[in-house]
Amino acid sequence: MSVAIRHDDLRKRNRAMVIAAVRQAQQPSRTEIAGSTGLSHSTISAISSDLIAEGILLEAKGPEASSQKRGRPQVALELNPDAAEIVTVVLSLNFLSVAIVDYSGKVVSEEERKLETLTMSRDGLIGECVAMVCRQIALRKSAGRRVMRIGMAVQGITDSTSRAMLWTPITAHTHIAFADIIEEATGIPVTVENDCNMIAVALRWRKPERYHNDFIAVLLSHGIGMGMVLKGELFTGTQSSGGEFGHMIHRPDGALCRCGRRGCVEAYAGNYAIWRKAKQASEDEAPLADISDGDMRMLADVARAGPGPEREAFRKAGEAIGFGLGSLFALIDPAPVAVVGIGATAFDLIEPALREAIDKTAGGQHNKAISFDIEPNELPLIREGCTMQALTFVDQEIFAPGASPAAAGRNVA
Amino acid sequence: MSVAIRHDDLRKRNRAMVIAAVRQAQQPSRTEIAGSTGLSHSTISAISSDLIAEGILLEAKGPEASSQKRGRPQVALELNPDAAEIVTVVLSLNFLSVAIVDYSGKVVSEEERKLETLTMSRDGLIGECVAMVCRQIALRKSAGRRVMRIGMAVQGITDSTSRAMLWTPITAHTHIAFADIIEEATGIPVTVENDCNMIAVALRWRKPERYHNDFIAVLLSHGIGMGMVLKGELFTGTQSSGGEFGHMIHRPDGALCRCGRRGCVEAYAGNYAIWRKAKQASEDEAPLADISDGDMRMLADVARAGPGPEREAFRKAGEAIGFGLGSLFALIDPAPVAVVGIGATAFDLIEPALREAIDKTAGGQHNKAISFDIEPNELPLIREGCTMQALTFVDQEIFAPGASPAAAGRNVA
DNA sequence: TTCTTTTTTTCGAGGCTCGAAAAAAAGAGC
DNA sequence: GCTCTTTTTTTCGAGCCTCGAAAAAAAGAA
Repeated sequence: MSVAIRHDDLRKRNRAMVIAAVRQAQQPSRTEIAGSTGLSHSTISAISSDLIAEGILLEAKGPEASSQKRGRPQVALELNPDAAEIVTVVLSLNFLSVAIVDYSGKVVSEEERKLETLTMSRDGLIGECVAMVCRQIALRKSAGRRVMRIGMAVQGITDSTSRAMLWTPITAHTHIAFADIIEEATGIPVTVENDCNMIAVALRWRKPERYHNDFIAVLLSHGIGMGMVLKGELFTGTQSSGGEFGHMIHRPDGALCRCGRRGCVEAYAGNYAIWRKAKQASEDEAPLADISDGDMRMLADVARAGPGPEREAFRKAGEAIGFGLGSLFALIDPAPVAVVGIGATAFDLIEPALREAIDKTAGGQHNKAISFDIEPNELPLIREGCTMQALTFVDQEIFAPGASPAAAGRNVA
Repeated sequence: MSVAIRHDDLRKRNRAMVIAAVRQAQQPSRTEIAGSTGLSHSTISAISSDLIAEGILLEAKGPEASSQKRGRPQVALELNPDAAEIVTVVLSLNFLSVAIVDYSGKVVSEEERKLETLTMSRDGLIGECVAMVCRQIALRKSAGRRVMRIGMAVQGITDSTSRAMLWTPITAHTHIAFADIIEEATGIPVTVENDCNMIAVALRWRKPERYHNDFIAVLLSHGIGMGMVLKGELFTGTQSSGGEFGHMIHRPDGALCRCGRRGCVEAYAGNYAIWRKAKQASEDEAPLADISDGDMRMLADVARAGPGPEREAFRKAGEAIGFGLGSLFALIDPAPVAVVGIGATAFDLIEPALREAIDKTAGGQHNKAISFDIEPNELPLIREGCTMQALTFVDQEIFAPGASPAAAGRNVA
């Protein structure tokens, strides 16, 4: 059963709602906030004057667009960039990136680095992450700023409490409790999230008109990842980050997957699987560790040039993704799909077989209604999602403590 | 964005919470309610005295168990059975059942009937349902009782707003707007739900210690159904009741399914699929319309007696369910499973292949932790879930209304 | 300079929850 | 049988919160 609502939670929740309204709209007036939240003008007035006094909001004094309208002009409110800063950490194959972002969402400092994640020792990998984070925080500390939260996105499976990376394709080391480790080193709260989930979060901020309550982001790269928003909430597993679309079974006892099992969607649609098929190697052959984006583009060009094993490899990939999405749609019903990553550049080769496969599934009845959006570059999305996730955390937990708007209105028997 | 919380919503929510606490615990005292809800004693006292005055709760004056304890004895509160009545309607293959249930959950009247659902006309089917519901309501009206809500459970796919049956295996007719039709005939609000979802709801009320936040109910009968609770909430699709586990793809382009497509889990694990395989018929052969429970039990006995096509058929079923669950677990992580329906009586024949298959999937790493519970009889569960769903609706929407402050309730006191 | 119009703030009313204290209702002890 | 102790339940005032109405503020229009 859901927890009772205390009297003082009311203010906290409504504070959180006002902050959320300001973050969502850019520079809304008090009247607009009253409209979008449904609270009365008096309440918005009281809350926003509190928030301004606390240095969380500002009255925007930008160059007035001289509204041309009669009456007292609206005063735009905006997030105070100096109210807080957060850190984003993105760890993926052979790559680490850390950025400092201010409260309004602007990147104020960043650092990137190539790493040999596959061959590094456990301590080496952890050390690099911690060092880069500490370096960046030290920079900001010397500038007199306070970092309030660290959001980390990793390729791989994280636990459902967002504390640890459980498994990843980027290194053989497992169960790395990044949250504990980085908190220990910095004293700042940390969450660890799956990269595809952060892509989904980013898409919602970026294109709310398309990605609103229900949608799917599929990452096509060396492996296959997925982030999903259902009924307005980021979908996660019961024990882990979940949504391991790439490891749904496409063909029982089929092709060898990077995870060691057989027949996963990824074993047909991951870069290594397409490469393996195109080179006419056996499905039992061990997957390559990495294939450059350039090589994949070249392979796609060959496939486009004419029929042959290359084209067939992309077709097989489309088939696997199509049947996988079909099974997924049997569970959740069809939803808009964003195709993200290098694989998106070859989506023209993948789509026909994909749609043909979906047509053969329960989701097929709405095949025409299913639309695919293409976004080749995943890294900016991961960063952006990570940023928004961390900032929303600050919004809700630090400036409006105790409230949990996600649980609002839910009370299922 | 979530809607703002108004000041008067506070009381309404806390009223709903108190009612829920009383329904969950049997006969809790005010002190116990304060403990379980986290509200203060004064608040509980105020709310419960309101609810008693309104005739929703009663002070239980049962034969005191003479608590043996010092101090003022606790006064148990209970739901007033006369506060309301609800109707449950269960429509499945060749069978219709209607029951009247009082506010405390006790069945006060029921009626069942065999129907030839497969061959009936659309209007005939609708007419039978409406007639039986109206007959039962008329009975209660003459007894001076007021029915406040009707909950209907149907085999098949319902829409996500719980208004209509979209598709069903029990008749060729589709898109029957049962909610509108029955509301029109009775003037009482109706919801239409998927039967397996109601099984999940029932399991949570029946065994909360096992089925709490995350679990799955799989119905093995002529077709394969599923109800799922994730993070404490009943899982539904974005547009329909969702969770069509039976129509996830087990083998692309494989055996012919009742739905007309190929390779669905159901095409290997539904009664008709097991039967077809056991009789060594082609996988392309059209599914039988119905197979009696007796025939299925006999088939299972033959399979138990020794190796042969019968045993192999059950093995194939286990394999299909296992790979299907494996794919599902890739998305949501492993969770407790309840196996419901006639297929549960043959679970000994199914389980080995099922576990072997799961072992080959992403869910396999926790294979030993996955536990299966057996419940052969689905009908009582469907009724019970339907009952609790409807009663909870009454609890939340009628006695603790969310939006309309003009509602009569409190002024009557 | 004086209306209009629109936004924002102020102010009092009405509710809600909470903690503390009081009242109620039993058993325990003599 | 009477008084003490313990536990549950109710009462009461304090402190918040939201809301509507009215007032104040800040512009353009006349």
